[in-house]
Amino acid sequence: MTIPIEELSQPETPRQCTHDFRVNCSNCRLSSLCLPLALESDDIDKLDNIVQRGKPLQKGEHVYQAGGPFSAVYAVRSGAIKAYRVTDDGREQVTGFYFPGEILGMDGIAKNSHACSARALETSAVCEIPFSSLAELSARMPNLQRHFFQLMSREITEDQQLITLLSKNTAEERIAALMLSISARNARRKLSSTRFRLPMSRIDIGNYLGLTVETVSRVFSRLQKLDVLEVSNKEITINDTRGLQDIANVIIEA
Amino acid sequence: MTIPIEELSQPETPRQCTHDFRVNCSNCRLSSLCLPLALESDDIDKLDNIVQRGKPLQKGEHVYQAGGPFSAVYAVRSGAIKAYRVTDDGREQVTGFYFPGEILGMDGIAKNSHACSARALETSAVCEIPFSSLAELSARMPNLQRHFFQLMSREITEDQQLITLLSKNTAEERIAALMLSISARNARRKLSSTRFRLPMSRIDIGNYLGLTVETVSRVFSRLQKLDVLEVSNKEITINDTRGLQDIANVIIEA
DNA sequence: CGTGCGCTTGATAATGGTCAAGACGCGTGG
DNA sequence: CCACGCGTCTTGACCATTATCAAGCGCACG
Repeated sequence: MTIPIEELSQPETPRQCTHDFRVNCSNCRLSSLCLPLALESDDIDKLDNIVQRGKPLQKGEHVYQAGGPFSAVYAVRSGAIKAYRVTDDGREQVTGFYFPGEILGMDGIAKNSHACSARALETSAVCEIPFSSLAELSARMPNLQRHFFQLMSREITEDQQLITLLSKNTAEERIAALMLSISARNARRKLSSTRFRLPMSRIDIGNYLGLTVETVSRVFSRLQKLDVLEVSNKEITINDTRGLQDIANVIIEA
Repeated sequence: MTIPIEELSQPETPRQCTHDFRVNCSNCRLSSLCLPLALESDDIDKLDNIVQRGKPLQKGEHVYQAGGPFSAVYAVRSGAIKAYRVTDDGREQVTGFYFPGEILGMDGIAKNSHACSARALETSAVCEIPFSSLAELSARMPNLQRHFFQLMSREITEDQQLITLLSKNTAEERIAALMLSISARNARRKLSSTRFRLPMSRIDIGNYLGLTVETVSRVFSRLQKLDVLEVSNKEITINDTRGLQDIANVIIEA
């Protein structure tokens, strides 16, 4: 209970400045979540050779922009990224949040130009994986090909879950489901599933879930009053996971 | 104006019973929309060899069922298919409608089992494309690999468009957008973009768009009163495409 | 010819949006 | 270090869109 939250929620960006080390796919602690999964050590090295690791992105900087040429997909190494599209009438629609170990940018493959934009919610590091090299490599490595197909398919099923959420669930259920999703994804990274800091604003949450900021705020207050959640600005503590699941009315998987 | 609607909307299932002919990918009139796109004639034959063409599905029959083993993706040859998932509390969420030339089933790749179910909205024919063969083939045919990646990516961007629609648009806008989407997809198949028969019920439309049947019905009535649409049961005539676009407030692409 | 499902329309209710005001927090600059 | 100011968050009052409930119509199919 007295463990500092930073230790719980962000050990992948310790103070000693990870990006000074020569990171590569073999020694990356996220490899079990990311593309290298299911690859032999030799093959990991080949994948590693095509991966570009740039300098960290500051909060607000873009990973890529809608309409820009598509050349790569990106793996989040640290921080958090939001993907969003701008509607025809100029409003923003957040289409996803991406955490370390997750891959984004696959929307650009269809038209060879990005369908949405992606920007850092906080200081973040991403690995750039040139798509042409990845395609070439996966033609020669069946496991990689299969895994990449699976990643895209997962993006599809996750989008469909969001569609269902937006179409069928109340404000309470949506927020509860998002909290459980973040919790589960934290657990996958061996972080606390009950205590974490939200990297995104209430505005982004509302935007993602099809709600206004006011509603998001009210729902957080109500959930707090029900004692399932403790909310202190962006710090979230889940007091009653089971209760939250009951409210979400949806089964969340990592 | 006096052309019978059947001729306009369903020439791909003429009375002389298409499925008696030995159809193959080279002579399929949908090849320019479907997987063979961008393949050389030799390669089309190789693709053709792995494609299974079963007997037509009757209305209501399943192409595949959620939870069932994933072994293939499917190309619609005639008719119309709806994909849907059943939520944890037993309600149904329609996630997509698929028309001739379109590919479905890619949701199953992620977990090697289908995440949603798909059933025929009317008598339909589908081509079954075993996924293992397709993966193998695409490792040897870069164009096929690229094209399949593009198809999956397109599924992602379309789902994201639906997310935006559900999250940001009114009932009127959603219905208008769906009508325009069906119209555009008809145009791609060289069918009338202004007169067609909806293969799905009002219930399915509402379910897909996150609305109740009553709201769907009311919106159709209002659009009719505004003279942008004529609705007679499932027959739709678009009288004012531009007006419909203005109402949709969204740019629709085939 | 009857029954039932799908569709339409009306009346009412509720969820969430809009508008408004105030509190809190954070970064900047004095 | 503190004060200021802006942006984010919270809370309240009111309103609108869409859901819910209810009833009736009509076509399709047995």
